[in-house]
Amino acid sequence: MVISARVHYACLAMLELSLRSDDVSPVAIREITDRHNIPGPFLVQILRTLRTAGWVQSVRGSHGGYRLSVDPSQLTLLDIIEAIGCQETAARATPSTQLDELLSEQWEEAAAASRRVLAETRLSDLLERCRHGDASMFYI
Amino acid sequence: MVISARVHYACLAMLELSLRSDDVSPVAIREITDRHNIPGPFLVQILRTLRTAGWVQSVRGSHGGYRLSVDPSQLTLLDIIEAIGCQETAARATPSTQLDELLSEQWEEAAAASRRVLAETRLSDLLERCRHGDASMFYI
DNA sequence: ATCATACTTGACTATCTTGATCATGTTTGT
DNA sequence: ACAAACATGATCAAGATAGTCAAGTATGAT
Repeated sequence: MVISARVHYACLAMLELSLRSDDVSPVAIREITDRHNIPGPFLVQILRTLRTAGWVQSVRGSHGGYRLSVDPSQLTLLDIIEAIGCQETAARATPSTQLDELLSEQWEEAAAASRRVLAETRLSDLLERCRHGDASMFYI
Repeated sequence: MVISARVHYACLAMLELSLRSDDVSPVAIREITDRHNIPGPFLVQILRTLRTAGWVQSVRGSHGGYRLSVDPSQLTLLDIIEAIGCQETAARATPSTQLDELLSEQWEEAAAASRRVLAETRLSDLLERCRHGDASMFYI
């Protein structure tokens, strides 16, 4: 599973906006990039995509910024990955041999397995873990 | 899961050599590329890697070619992927925030899930399925 | 010996994706 | 009017991927 920086940043931004969804004023890009070490102009691009997806709203002008516009429990990591749209490599030519086909099916199985994991993790799950101490206790 | 053409070709070559492991004479590159539509010089590169891994032997000169030198039941798709060495993207900087860390853990979970699938599929499994009719019957 | 076949090796190229930047414009609060 | 902050589109550099090429070496057949 190769997760691009773009997707990683997108998730961080969504999580950060979730954390501050009770704030009165919107969150400026600058505040997010400062906290998470994300290159500013890059995050601009990413937020544009997130806005297109309908998950954040922007407020222009002085004291503007971004605000979450969905429920974090309704959004999974897979949703974000798909919205950011990691250029999926063009599908290979129609399998010519049976071995070819069998093999391609295995690649698909493997991909499905990781998608399953990603589809099971909602933003709210991560926020929960973040609040209740370090999650690494579950893995180490 | 993005499987590179290189890995796909490598697996096809290994499978093809497995199918013909009872042949007296080694299998020429040309025979593999013809059957599976693989660009010739590209497969040369790939076979070099497979030889380095110790999974195939080459026979030079006229009537030369390649021969399998491992038991297909001892080799998984993951083995091949790792041998071909899909340039893993350099690890991200040490997670700076807790959210960053939680997120990275999820990417790792997803990757592990697909690796698990790939580590469970041996070359012999695919050969088996190939012999016993179309495998897609298990999925459709 | 010579020739054709087939592997060996290393360098090389084109194209695409990713990560990132920049310039310019627009909106809004004070 | 001015500054803060988002909007948009173009552009760029590095790296990976897919694939090619040329020159060399080993071997069997004639």
